[in-house]
Amino acid sequence: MAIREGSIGELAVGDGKSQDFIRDIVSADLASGRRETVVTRFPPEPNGYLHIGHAKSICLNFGIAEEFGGHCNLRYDDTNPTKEDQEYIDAIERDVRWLGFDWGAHLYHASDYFERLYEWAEYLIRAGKAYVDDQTQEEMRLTRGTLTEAGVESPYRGRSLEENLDLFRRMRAGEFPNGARVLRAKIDMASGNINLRDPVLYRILHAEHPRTGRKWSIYPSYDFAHGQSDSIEGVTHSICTLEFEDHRPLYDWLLDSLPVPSRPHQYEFARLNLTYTVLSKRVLTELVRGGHVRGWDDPRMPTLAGLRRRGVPPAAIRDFVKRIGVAKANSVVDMAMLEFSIREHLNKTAQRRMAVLRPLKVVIENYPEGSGEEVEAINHPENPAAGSRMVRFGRELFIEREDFLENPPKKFFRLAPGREVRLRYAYFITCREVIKNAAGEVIELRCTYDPATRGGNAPDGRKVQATLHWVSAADARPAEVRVYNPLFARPEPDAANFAADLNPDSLEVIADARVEPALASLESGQAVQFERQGYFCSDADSTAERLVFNRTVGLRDSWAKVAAGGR
RNA sequence: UGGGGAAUAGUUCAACGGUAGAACAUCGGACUCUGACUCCGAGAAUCUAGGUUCGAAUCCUAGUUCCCCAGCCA
Repeated sequence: MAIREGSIGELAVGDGKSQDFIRDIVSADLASGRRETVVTRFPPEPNGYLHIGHAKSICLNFGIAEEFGGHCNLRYDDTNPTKEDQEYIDAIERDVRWLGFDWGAHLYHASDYFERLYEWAEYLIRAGKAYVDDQTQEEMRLTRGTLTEAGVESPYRGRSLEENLDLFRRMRAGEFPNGARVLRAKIDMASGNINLRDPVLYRILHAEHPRTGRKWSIYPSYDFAHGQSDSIEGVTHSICTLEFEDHRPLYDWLLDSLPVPSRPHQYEFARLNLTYTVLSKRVLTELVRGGHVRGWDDPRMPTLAGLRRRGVPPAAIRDFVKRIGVAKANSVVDMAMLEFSIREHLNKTAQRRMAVLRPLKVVIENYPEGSGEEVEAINHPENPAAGSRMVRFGRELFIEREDFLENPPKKFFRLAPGREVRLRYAYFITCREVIKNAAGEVIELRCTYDPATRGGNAPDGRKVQATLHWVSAADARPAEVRVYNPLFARPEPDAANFAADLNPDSLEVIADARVEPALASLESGQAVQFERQGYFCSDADSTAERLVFNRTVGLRDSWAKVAAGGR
């Protein structure tokens, strides 16, 4: 990751090229002396798994901190114990680390500040800026007004300081049942901004909190916790998504009303949307709970855990995030952009292997029976240091079923009756005979090879139009290959009715692929390219007896476009 | 006449009063023992209407369209 050079001052003025409006603000704050350091934070609520939308936020917050010489806190916004779980807390840390970021000692929890927040709530009561409201949830909803009509003030709004304090303390003491009362800020029931119509600051929740257990029976709302937590941590730039723009006046009101130790500012950017998937925690949770996918780490999921299991390198995600930029316009990024970043990274790093997904048997009639040999295959075409390996060749082979067509159309270069092609790293072969079963399906090809073309080149200089990958029938290992397609059938699925837009073919399981033996020892998490197919990795389900591979992403396939367009 | 935001190629971003540019996608071509990679090229945009200015994507005025907000979720 590029760390910009020079002092912070130089940086601010120096390279006049801005990257995005938030970095511009940070730069300007530093240049003007309004800020001396930069502290950001990534504040997930541990109520679900992190997804690629979070990656945008993580890269932004950690990235800015790193570039400007500050630091970024990982803070759990754990103010609602009814929705949170230790499983999510663990997953979040794992995923942020995997993405490549480190919060060092700066791991915090909003729940660490419960005592201080409580004191500030009493402070607000004493300042006449908060009151205990006895209205029911329903009454509050009715009296909040509408988008176009002012709300009406609660009959409890005028309570004395003493009564408010007494009631609030008894709320804390657990004297009242859930929902009986809330603490509200006393702001303006006629405000055009509904967040300012006496927002709820504390609610009664008799619930077990993952960190504070049963200690509390009241919990602060997001609004009452977030800005103050930022302030306690000395956060300078509190970067969140667009839907919190309306909350900024409340964020500011609270910080201005309380004796907080520092004054952070909130900035908002547009959250990430991606075609053919959905980045809503609610929908993702339903996908898991409803059994539409195999879990949070299903390789079809846009979660970081899913992307990891699928074989997506974290560096590719970081690169993707850098490419899409940061702005305030709602947008939907083309999945093709993510795939480009993944391929770009994997092309450079993944070693090449041969694997036949849908095998078609080939018998080389003029190849001596019972014998075999080894041919040398290079591991990476652009990196000689990756070396080479020996691959078994023999009389019986498998090639890809789709690499043979009995009646080839004009632009089809691959194997066909009477046609000669190259088997990569091995020999030229010519198809002599097509064998079919009773149903008329091609089940075997009888071919001949030219011994003079060993290694893949003809001494007489003749050319072939295609080079096919292959495996030796005697040596190849059977494997299951899981091919993933978009989770949704439409580029912009309807989140409200996501089930209707699910792609029924999002998972293709190929049960009987054949892979070269070297693949049996592929380490988990290690990316490989199956030549001419795509990038793959070993799945967590893979065992020595039963190999399982995930296709991370296919290679670009211009033939597929020609073939699809031709009919 | 509720409040808050946003509008630039198909998509995502730049351009900060001075030549509208990039990446992805698309379409050509070159190269190739991966129909991959790489390389070269092409088409493609300032929401609308006025105004200010020598000059407007940028400033002003009036519209239009889209997004967010009426949880004791975050």
